[in-house]
Amino acid sequence: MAQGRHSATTTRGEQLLFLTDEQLRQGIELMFFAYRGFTADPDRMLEERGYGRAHHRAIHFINRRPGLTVNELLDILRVTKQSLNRVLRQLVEDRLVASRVGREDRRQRNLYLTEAGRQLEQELSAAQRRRMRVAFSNAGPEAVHGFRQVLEQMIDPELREQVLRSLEAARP
Amino acid sequence: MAQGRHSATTTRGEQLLFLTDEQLRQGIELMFFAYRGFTADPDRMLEERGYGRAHHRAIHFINRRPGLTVNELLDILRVTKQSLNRVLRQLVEDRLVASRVGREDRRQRNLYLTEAGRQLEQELSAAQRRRMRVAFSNAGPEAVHGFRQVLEQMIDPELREQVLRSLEAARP
DNA sequence: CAGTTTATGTCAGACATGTTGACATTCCAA
DNA sequence: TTGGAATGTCAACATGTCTGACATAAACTG
Repeated sequence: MAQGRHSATTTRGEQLLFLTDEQLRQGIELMFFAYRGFTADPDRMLEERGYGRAHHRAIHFINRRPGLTVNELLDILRVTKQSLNRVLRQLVEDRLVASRVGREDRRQRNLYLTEAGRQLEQELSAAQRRRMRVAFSNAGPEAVHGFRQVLEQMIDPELREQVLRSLEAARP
Repeated sequence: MAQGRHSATTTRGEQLLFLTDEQLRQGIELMFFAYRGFTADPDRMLEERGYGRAHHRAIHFINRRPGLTVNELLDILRVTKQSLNRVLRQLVEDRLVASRVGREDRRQRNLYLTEAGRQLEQELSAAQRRRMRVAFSNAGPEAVHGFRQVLEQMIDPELREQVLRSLEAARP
């Protein structure tokens, strides 16, 4: 599978974009390494409290959409309700999340951050935003625009609309 | 923490970049959703064989740098050697990876993909490259450039040099 | 309106993958 | 040549995912 600058199957359009296998593979690796950096700061802070990324994700989205139901959170996170439930149970026990029976539909549970929950969210988010801010600043506005465009295109097409709507709909 | 379009702490430079907390948070969520899309295809294919992302990562980097040692792979993946060892043991048992005693230093093990390993790597990588290619194509060359710049900046500064070198050094 | 089905959420057990600790082998330097 | 350092392996435990079984509330249906 040794190959030169452009593989035999590369089309003209892809050449203009430098979409050789090699370029694509570099994009793949960059995604891997960048995501590790992206999660590094919160990971450290969470570990001190005995939490993991799953807790962070729950806290993040509950903060973004206070009062959302377990089912709505499941739809965002795409994990099983059993998996989410364990995380939520801990957060509720630790008084970071409040779970209130739904007013209209009493099967539902509306989720809110407590004051302590908001506090932790702030700490986690501040670290992550700091890194994102530095990355954005160093890369410049054009790059930020490109970053967004590529990442949007990387989302599953069936989910893209939902995700982009949810990005806007936060903190309604 | 209710706040308007620009928080009180937003500086002028950040406004020019739209680096409000809200914009940063949207970047954070985009990163989360995009990474899930990024891993979706390989995840499905791996599951059929009873493997996980850990196997994929090992296969990917062994393919990129045939003959690398366990220690070198550890340095890339940043997991414990015990964790990596379990994954490698399975891959060697399943005849996807060959582990040869080092010629100079017999403590080391040099890792290679077998023909079957290369076959699986091709399948996994083809799916991931397809998604990356579509994303890059739809976003356009400028966007791809920006994507790279931002992602590079998101990597831990201490690791950035090493990572960028390793991107280039692959398939030497 | 009684009985059944559907929706939402919880609890229990299994597997994958991360961790730390103990150990065997090999290399190297005093 | 011997003791420490480097490399890799094996074992036990923690976390977070999954599937399955269940409880409760709402919605449907005859």
